Order: sequence, then C-alpha cells, then structure tokens
Amino acid sequence: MARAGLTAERLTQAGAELADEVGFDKVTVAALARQFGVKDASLYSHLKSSQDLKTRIALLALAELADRVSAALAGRAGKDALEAFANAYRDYAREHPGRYAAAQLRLDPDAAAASAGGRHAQMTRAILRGYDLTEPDQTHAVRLLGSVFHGYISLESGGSFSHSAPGTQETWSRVLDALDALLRNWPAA
Amino acid sequence: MARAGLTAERLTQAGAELADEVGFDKVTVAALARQFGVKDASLYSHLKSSQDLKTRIALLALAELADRVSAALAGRAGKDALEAFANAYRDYAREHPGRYAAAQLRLDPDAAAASAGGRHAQMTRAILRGYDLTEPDQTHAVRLLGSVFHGYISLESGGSFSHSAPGTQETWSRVLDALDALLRNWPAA
DNA sequence: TGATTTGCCTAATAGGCCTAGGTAAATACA
DNA sequence: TGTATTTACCTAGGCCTATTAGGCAAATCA
Repeated sequence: MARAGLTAERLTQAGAELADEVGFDKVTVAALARQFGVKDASLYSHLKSSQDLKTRIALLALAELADRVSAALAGRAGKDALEAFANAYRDYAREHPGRYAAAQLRLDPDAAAASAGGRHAQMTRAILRGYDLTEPDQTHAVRLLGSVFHGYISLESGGSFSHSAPGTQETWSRVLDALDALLRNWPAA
Repeated sequence: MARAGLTAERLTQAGAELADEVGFDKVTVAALARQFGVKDASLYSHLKSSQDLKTRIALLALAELADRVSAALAGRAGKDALEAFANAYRDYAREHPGRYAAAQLRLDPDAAAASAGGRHAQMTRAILRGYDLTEPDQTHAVRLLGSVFHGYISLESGGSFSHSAPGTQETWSRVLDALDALLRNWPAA
C-alpha cells in the first residue's frame, strides 16, 4: 500500500489551511486524517496528541505573523511604523482567520519559550522608539497597543462592529490616529 | 425514583459555576449531568443541545455583567465613570473567568438580539457623555474602549503580562489615565 | 381516585481521541 | 543485489461526548 508521506510539518501546514477554511476549533486529528486519506491512528506516529497538533499550528502562525510584521516594519518609524505594524496584524487575521485564532492559543511555558512570542514583544517595543517614552511608561504603552490591536481584531472578526455605521475601516484609521496622538502626548504619572 | 428537579435555569446556573471552576470549554452536557447525578440524555428535556447550553450561559453572563456595570456606573461621570466601567468588566472577568469567556461566545443573530449586548453598547456610550465627542468620533471611541478593555482582559488572563515588570495593576491604572487623556483630547480628523 | 403530563431512564448510533500491536514499504548495509 | 532494519500506516479496541427514540414512574390535575 502506497504511503501518504506524512510528516509533522506537512500535517501542521495542512492543519493551518484547514483552520483557515473551517475554523481552528474544528481542526481535529480525525479531520486531518481524512484529508490525507489515512486512518486517525496513523497521525500519532507524527503527532503526540491533538493538543500537540494545535500547538504546532499556533507556533507556525506566530512565526508567520512575526515575519510579516517584521517585513512591514522595515525602514519605518513613528506613525508610519505604528500603522504598518497594526495593519500587518489585522491583514493577517483577515487572510488567515484560523491561523490567527491559533496564535491566541494559550501555550505552555516550554512552547511559549520556543515561540516567536519574543519577537512580537520586541517589535512592539521597536515601534515606540519613534515616540518619547521611557520605562515604565514604555511597558504600559506596549501593553496598551497589544490590547487595542488584539481586542479590535477580535471584536471586528466577531462581528461586533458590523451592525452600526460608520464602517470599520474608518474607525480603524481613526483609532490609529488616536493612538499616535496618545503616544506623542503620553500623560505623566 | 426521586427526581432531580432539573430546569433550564438551574442547568444554566450550574453550567456557569462549572465554567468558572474548570473553564468554559470544559462545560459539557456529560459533565453537567454528572453534577446532578443524572444521565446525559436527561438534560435534553431541558436543553436543545450542547450549543443551547453554552448560549444560555453566555446570555446569563452578559446579563450579570450588564447589571454590574450598570450599578458601577450609577451616579458617576467623566473619568470616574470610565474607571468604574473598566473595573467592573475586569473584576467580573477575574471573579468569573468561565462566565466571562462565555460572554465572548459568538451568538447567532436571534440570541444576540435577545441578549444584554444592547445594554453594554448603551453603557459604553454613556461614559462618553462626560467627554466632548460628537458622531462619528463617538462611535470610534466606543469601539476603541471596547477593544482596549476586551483586549487587555483577554491578554492579562492569558498571562501575557505576567512575565515582566511592572505589575498589571499599575499598567491598568496608567492605561485608564491614558484613555481619559485621549478622550479629553481626541484628535480631529 | 383515575387520567394525563412529564421527568428521568435505558438503549443505541455516531464521531473524536488515543494505545497496542501487526504488516508491508522504504532504507541501509553487506 | 539480497538481506536486515527501520518506520509508515493499518486493524482492533477502549474511552469520552453528543444526540435520538422510546419506556416507565412520579407528579399533577380532573
């Protein structure tokens, strides 16, 4: 009987594509096995568990996203960098909703350490170089930016903004204006 | 054989408590049946499906949360209202992580219409009465506040802020300061 | 008290996760 | 090139969750 040529990498890749098509929560070992025309049990030679599969997809997404953000950020500073950064996240979430959902998976400490999480944190800090903030305000600002972007993308994709005017694109760009203004005039403690 | 006295309401309440104990995603029909010492199938006289159970818990959480926020907001305006509002959300999420997660469930249009979602939107707008914003900036600001609070609570509860100094409480209060400053000086388009 | 409703039961199907142990295909090696 | 080893995939089976169909007994009502 011909072999399907499974590897952890191919399974992870296929799992990521499946996630974008049907939703991250519907990525199951069984569904993935179906895609490759093999039995469920066969995947366990390559994956430790269903959780392992999900973690791998999350790590893939975090790395892809970090690459994109990094590319978007190259050569930019100030508001230009802020916008590029924010748009890179939002665009990725729109193009790859399943992967983006995977990137929100809570990782165990080992996986988190091996993830691109550190790159994301560094890049967020890099944006602030264009603004005049010192510690601990820089950390507060990093956390605020993370919250706004994550929150906005999450609410927007959940449809929370789709029931009222104006359009979300307009709000997005006004929110970026507002954040830029805030970072330029960060209130003293 | 004595009856357990199940009703949709008791099941929803117990499901909400279970969610806070073990996580919303671990609330299953089977687990709930176990708690009441009945068979899984028995719950289907009261619930349409597992999805129905989750929706009911979500509606319960949204209503409870709206009540809390409403109480917190009474008699306050300006920054005072902003802080009360934000703290009401954050405190609820900390006290009831499972219910808070349930409140993020994406509801179908029918359930959404019957939910306390409208009250939440109204209350967010109410905060802005203390600031000098007109449409469409008011809507932009509502969306920004929703994004920040949702994003912050989500990241904080996921542990994203727990690996670095300073503490999240300090950041939280500086973020509220920053939002207050931003709303008082909202940049013109 | 008898009739009706209904709450909880048993039984059974289907799907997902996962382990143990087998067979055949690919690879290494002599 | 034939043989030995590794390994990719399979069968079988156990356990968990979701859900439906149909039955009996407890509660309720006439």
